[in-house]
This record gives sequence, structure tokens and C-alpha cells, in this order.
Amino acid sequence: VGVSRQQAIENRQSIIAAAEKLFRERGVDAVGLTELTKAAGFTQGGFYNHFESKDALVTAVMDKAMENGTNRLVAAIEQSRAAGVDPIKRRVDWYLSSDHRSNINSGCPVSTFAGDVRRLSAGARKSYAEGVASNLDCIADALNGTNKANKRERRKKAISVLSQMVGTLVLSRAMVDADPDLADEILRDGRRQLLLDLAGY
Amino acid sequence: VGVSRQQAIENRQSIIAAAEKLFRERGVDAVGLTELTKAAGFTQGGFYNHFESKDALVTAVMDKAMENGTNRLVAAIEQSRAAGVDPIKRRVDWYLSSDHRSNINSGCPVSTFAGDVRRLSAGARKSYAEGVASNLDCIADALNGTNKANKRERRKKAISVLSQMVGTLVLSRAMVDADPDLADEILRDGRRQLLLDLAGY
DNA sequence: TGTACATCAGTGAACGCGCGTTCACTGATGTAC
DNA sequence: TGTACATCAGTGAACGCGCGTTCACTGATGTAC
Repeated sequence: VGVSRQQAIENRQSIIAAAEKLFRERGVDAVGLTELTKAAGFTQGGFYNHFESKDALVTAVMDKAMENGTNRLVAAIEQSRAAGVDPIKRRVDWYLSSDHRSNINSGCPVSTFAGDVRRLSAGARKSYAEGVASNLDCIADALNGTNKANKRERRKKAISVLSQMVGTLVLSRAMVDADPDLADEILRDGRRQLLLDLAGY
Repeated sequence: VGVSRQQAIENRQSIIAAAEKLFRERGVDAVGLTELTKAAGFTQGGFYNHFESKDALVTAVMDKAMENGTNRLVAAIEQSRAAGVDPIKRRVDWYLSSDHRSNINSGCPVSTFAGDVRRLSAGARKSYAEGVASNLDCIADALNGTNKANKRERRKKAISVLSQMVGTLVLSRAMVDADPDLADEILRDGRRQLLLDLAGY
């Protein structure tokens, strides 16, 4: 078939991108390699030129998803600071919005994979844990605004803020099509309570 | 083979119980009916005498899990009140304990299924949503202790408390074997921050 | 109460299907001279 | 720079396997008289 080395690298990335989308939407177990490679524009046979196994792909997907997620968080914080806006309040506003709730495909991977990662490959679990650690560092750092809290207090607050964002989003997503009104209430009041809590910080 | 009607009902419950355990641990997609019925002590053929499909079983499992979860919450609140202890603080202490974190099999189903339910049967999603609604009612009611908050404020607080419990537990569970120290920190500090928050309430 | 028959929970083999993975093959890309 | 050959990404059929579901059959339970 003949494909340049550069093209092969891009094709590998296409497989990862297609897999990330499908894994986020339907879960790893529900997506077969035939469907997945077809979504990336290939046939299933060539998959093993790029990955040793499906588990290896799962690990690569989680690596990429968590890296992108952390990069986006860093960029959002920098942008808020440049605009003179409180980066954490702005983050909460976005995180607990219905836009983010419906954006399974490219929303924060910490929430999207939170329930699944426990059952995924060891490599995927490691990537996820490292991503969460980075997220906490970023949030703790971003809490170092005009307030006087020390480093240890900021870290505790970061844990609390991330947990609340993840919990509210996961819960709201879990209910959004069986009880959309309650899902909206959870999202809205969870956001307000968290912002109220941050206002007093 | 010949089994009494009473026995048949008990056998159906055995299948549901075995399925709940396996679904909690490994996810619905990863558990086959052959394995599942074998775990309940039967062969796979008889499964369809009890359930129309695997999806119908998933719905029955979620019904039972959420009903039991709500009943346990109600019982815990009553017990705390009888003992003169703050029911919510006690609930948080248990919910965000390492015992509960490691108890996937019979821990709170709201957390255990939070990430999965979105992809399960419509019936399961409905049961889940109703269970969450009941949990919120119970928590809001239990917040009506010695304080003066009105009903609407208590409901907002209930949403915030449940979200934080779910988020902290789900996040800690997601990391517990890739980074147990950070998982412990999340669980501990998440609990302390939530208790601190409740103390001022 | 005893006998004859219908019911239906449970068995275990079988169905078609898609899974993850392997393999012989193709042919443009990349390399050696 | 041009030619001969090796590399290896991608193809598509095939592997064994377990999936959800169906089915003919068994035989104790439950019912009718």
C-alpha cells in the first residue's frame, strides 16, 4: 500500500483520536477494533503495526487525553490571569456549564473517565493519576491570587474544588436524560454553592 | 428440573445479586450471561425464564441497588438521630472512609454507577435518577437539625453535599491503585473540607 | 386423599455474530550503491 | 542522479473464542377431578 513514515505517524494519531471519541462516548469495552479503525479510515489488520494490543491503545488514548486536558487547564488559567479574571471562578463557570456537560467528546477527561479508569489498563490508570496530580497542582497554584492562604491550605482547597467540580458534573451527566430538570438543578446549584464557597475564600 | 415457585423467585433474586456484584466490580459489558448465571449457581439457558434480555436484568439490578442504597441512607440517618449524632456529619465520615472506598460490592450505588449509568438501559437510568432524587430528599431532610436554614437552602446544601461526597469518592477510587498516597490525600482532605464546611452551616 | 395431567424452572447444546488477534500478501517509500 | 532492493504500513481473510439468545428436552411442582 505504501505510505510515508510521516503519514504513518499521522495515521497512528488518527487511530488514537477516533478511539478517544468512541471510548468517551460508549466506553472501551463497547468499541471493537474493526469499528474503531474504520472510523479512523483504515481496515482492522493494520492496527497492530501501530499498537501491541487494544490495551496499549487504551493507554495511548489516556496519555493523550490527560495531557490535552492538563494543557487546556493551564491555558485557561493563563488566559484568565491575562484578562484579570479570577481563574478558578472562571474555570468553575465553564466546568459546571451545560455546554461542558454535553461535550463528552472533548470535555475534561478527569470527569469523563473517572468511573471507567479503575477497570482500564495499568498504563491508563497511571496516566490518569498523573493527570489528576497535575490538575491539582495547577488549581492550587491558581488559587494563589490576591488571598493570603498558605501553600498547604491552597492544596486542600484545590482538592475540594476539583472533587466538587467532578462530582457535580458526573452526577449531572448521569441523570441528564432520565431527569433533565434535576440534572440542571444539580449543575446550577452545585455551581452556585461552589462559587459562593470560593467567594468567601 | 422441577423447582417450587417460591424457589424460582429466590433463584431470580440470586441472579440479580450475583449480577450486581459482578456489574459493580467489572462493569456491565465485561460480564457475560454464562459467567453471571454460573456465579448464581445455574446454567445460562434458564436465564430467559426470569428476564426478557440482559438489559432487563441490568434494569432489575439498578432497581434493587438504588432501592437498597436509599434504604441504607434512611436507616443511617434514623440511627444517627436516635443516637443524638449529627446524621450528615456521620454520613460524610462513613462515605469518605477508606472502608467505603474499598467496598465496591455494597457501597453507595450512586457513586459506584455514576460513570456507567449514562450508557446503560433506559430503565436503569430511570432507577438511578429516582434514587438520586430520593437521596437528595433524605439529605435535605437530615440537614433540618438544630439550624435555621429554610427548605430551599437545605436543598441546595444537599445537592452540594452529595456532589462533593460522590466526586471525592469517585476520584479517590479512580486513583487508588495507581497513586494510593494521592488517593488517600484526596479522600482525607476532601472529607475534612466538607466537614469544615458543614460545621459552619 | 389419590391419580392423571399440565405447567414451567432449569439443562445444555446450538445459533449467528463480533470480538481481539494473526497472517500472507501488496506495493509505495526509503536506502544502498 | 538512476537503478535495484529492502522495508514496512495497510489490506482483507481467517483464527479461536465468548457473546446474547433460542430451543428441544427433563422432571418435580402444582392443579383438576
